[in-house]
Amino acid sequence: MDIFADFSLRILAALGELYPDREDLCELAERSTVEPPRDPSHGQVSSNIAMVCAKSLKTNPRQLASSLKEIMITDEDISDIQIAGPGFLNFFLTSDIWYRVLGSILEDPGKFGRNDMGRGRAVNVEFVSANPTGPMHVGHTRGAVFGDALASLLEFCGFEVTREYYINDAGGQIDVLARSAFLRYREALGQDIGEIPPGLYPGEYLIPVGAELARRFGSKYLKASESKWLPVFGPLVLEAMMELIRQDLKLLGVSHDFFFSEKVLHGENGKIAQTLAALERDGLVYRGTLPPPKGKPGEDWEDREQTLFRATSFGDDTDRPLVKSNGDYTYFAADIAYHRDKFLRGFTDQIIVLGADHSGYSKRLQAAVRAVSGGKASIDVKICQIVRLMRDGKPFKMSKRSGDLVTVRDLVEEVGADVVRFMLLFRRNEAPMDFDFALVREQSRENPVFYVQYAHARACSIARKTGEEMPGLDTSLSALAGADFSQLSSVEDLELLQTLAQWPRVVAAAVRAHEPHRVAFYLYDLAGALHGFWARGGQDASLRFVNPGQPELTKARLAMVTAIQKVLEQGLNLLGVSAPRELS
RNA sequence: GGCCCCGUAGCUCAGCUGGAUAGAGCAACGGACUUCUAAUCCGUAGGUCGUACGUUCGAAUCGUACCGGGGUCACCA
Repeated sequence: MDIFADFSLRILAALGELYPDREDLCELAERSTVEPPRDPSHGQVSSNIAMVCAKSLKTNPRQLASSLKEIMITDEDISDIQIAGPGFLNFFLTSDIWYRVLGSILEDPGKFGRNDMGRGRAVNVEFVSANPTGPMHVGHTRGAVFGDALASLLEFCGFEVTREYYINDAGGQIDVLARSAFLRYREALGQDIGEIPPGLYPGEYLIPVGAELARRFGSKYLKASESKWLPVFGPLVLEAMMELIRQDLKLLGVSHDFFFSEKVLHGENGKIAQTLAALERDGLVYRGTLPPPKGKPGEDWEDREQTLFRATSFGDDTDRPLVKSNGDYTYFAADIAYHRDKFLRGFTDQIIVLGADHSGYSKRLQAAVRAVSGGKASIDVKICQIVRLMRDGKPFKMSKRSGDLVTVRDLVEEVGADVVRFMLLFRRNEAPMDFDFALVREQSRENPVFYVQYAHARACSIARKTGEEMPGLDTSLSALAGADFSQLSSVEDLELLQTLAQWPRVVAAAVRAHEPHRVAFYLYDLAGALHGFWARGGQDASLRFVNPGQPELTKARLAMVTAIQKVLEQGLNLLGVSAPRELS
C-alpha cells in the first residue's frame, strides 16, 4: 500500500470529474508530483498538480486547486485541504489512513514496499566482468555490490532479472596468464625461476595454480615448446582464475546467473562475423580513416584506413574501429556481438555496471545496443566512481608488499561483508568515495551499518521484552494486525507511521532511477526514527513501547515496532546485508 | 583539445521525474542514564548550493559559457 501512489490516483480521478472530455489527463498528470512535504505544516501529502496542469487546462493554478479541493474534500480520509503558495494542494489526513498502512504491513510483511513495475519484463544486469587474470581487487568491489543490490531491487519490483558476467577470455592476456602460470609450474617442479619478468603476472595467487599443474602433469611439459603447453594450460588456468573470482564474489554474497565467454563469439562463422555482416547490411560499416585525438601528442599515430562502425549515427563522438591492423577483431567488435547476443536472447532492457575508468565507453555501448537491435533495445550504463582506501583519515596504498593488490578477500576479512556492502551502497554511485577502515569498525552513529542493524536488533529486543513482561499478551502477527491502532495517537506515533509509509515510494524511486543507495538512506532514516522514539520513552512514560498496565497500547506499539522491524529486514535484505536479531 | 563524473555547512555526504524557509552525520557548544540494550537520544550554532547569464509562476536540480578537481581518449581487454 503506497499511499502516495494511491493519492495520485485519487487526484487524477478528481481531475477527471472536472474535465470529463479531456483524454490527455493522464499524460498531463504524469509530470506532477505527490509527495510528503518537508514542512509538517503543509500536511502529510502535497501535490503540485494544479501548477503543472493549469496552463494546458486553460485556467490558473489556484483556481484549479480550489476546484480539486471542492471535489476531494468529501473523501473520508481527508480532514482538510489547504491551497498554498502558487497553487500547492496540501492534504491533511485522518490518522485512520496510517493505521491502514500499518495493518497492511502486518497482514503481509513480505509484500509491503513491493510493486509490479516490472510486470515480468526481462532485464539483463551485467556487472563485475573482471578480467580473469587474478583475484578480485577492491576496485571491483563497488560495482559488484552495486550491481547485485540493483538486481535485487529490480526483482523486488517484478522484473525478471538475469545477473550476468562477461568473461574476457579471448585476448592476448590469457596467453600472458598461461605463461605466468607456466613459470609457477616450473617453480613447483623445483626450478629456480628468479624474478618474474616484466609483462607477466607476478601475483602469488598463481603459485598454487602452478603446483596443481605440476601435480597433474608432472614434468611432461617442462621441456616442451610453448605451442605444446599453451593450449593445455590456457583453459586450465582460466578456469582456476574464474574459480578464484567466484569465491571472492561469494565472500561478498554475490552470485551471477550467467557467465558469458567472449571466446564463443570468435571463430570462422562466429557471432562477431554475423554481427558485422548484419551491421554491414544496414550500412553501418565502412572503410575510412579516423582523425587523431586532438590535444594529445600523437607520436605513433598511424593515419591508416580501417574498418569502422558508424557509431556517430547513434550519438557517439567518433566512429569506432572493428578490425585491428593484424586482422583480428577489436575488443569493441566482440562487445557489439555480445550485446547483440543479449538482445537476441530477449533483453530489450539492459543495464551494465562499469568502473570510472570505463566511463568513456558509455556512449559507444549505447550506440552498439541501439544499432544491433534496430532501436528496440537500450542499455543503461551505470558508472561507479573510484573508492579510495583510507585508514584513520589517511589514504593508503592499494598494493601490498608482495606486489599484489588489496583484494576483496583482504577487505572482507578485515571488516566483514555487511560493512563493505552497506558502506559502498551508502553513497550515490556517481560520487567518488573514501572507505576508511578504522571508521567503519566503530560502532556508533558514524557507522551507518551498525546504526541500522542496531535499530533492527532493538526492534527485536523490544518484542522479546514484551513477551517477558506480559506473557499473557497475544503477540502473534495476526493478533498484532488486529490490534487497536487508534492507541497510536501521539504526534510521535504518527510521525513514525508516516516514515514507515514512505517505504513503497522509496523503493519505486530507487528502482526507477536505478539507484539502490536510496534504500540505504531510507533505512538510516527509519532507524533514526526508531532510536528517537525509543529515547523519548525514557523521559515520557506514555511513549514507552512496553506498558504492562496498558495491554491495548502495548499491543499497538508492538505492532508498530514489528512493522519497522519487517521493513528494516526487507531493506537490509535487498542490500544484501544481514539483519541480526541481537547484537553481540 | 574532445568526452564523462564531481563541486551543497569547517569535514563526509543526502536532496525524490524543477517546488514552499536547502537537510543529516561528524567536529564545536549545552543537555538527558533508579530506562524497553546510553553501542542511544534531545537542543544550539553553522550555507552567496563553484561563478555568470538564460529558460519559468518557481532552479541546488534544466540550458549555455567559464573556474576548480578526478577519470578517460584508435590499432589493450
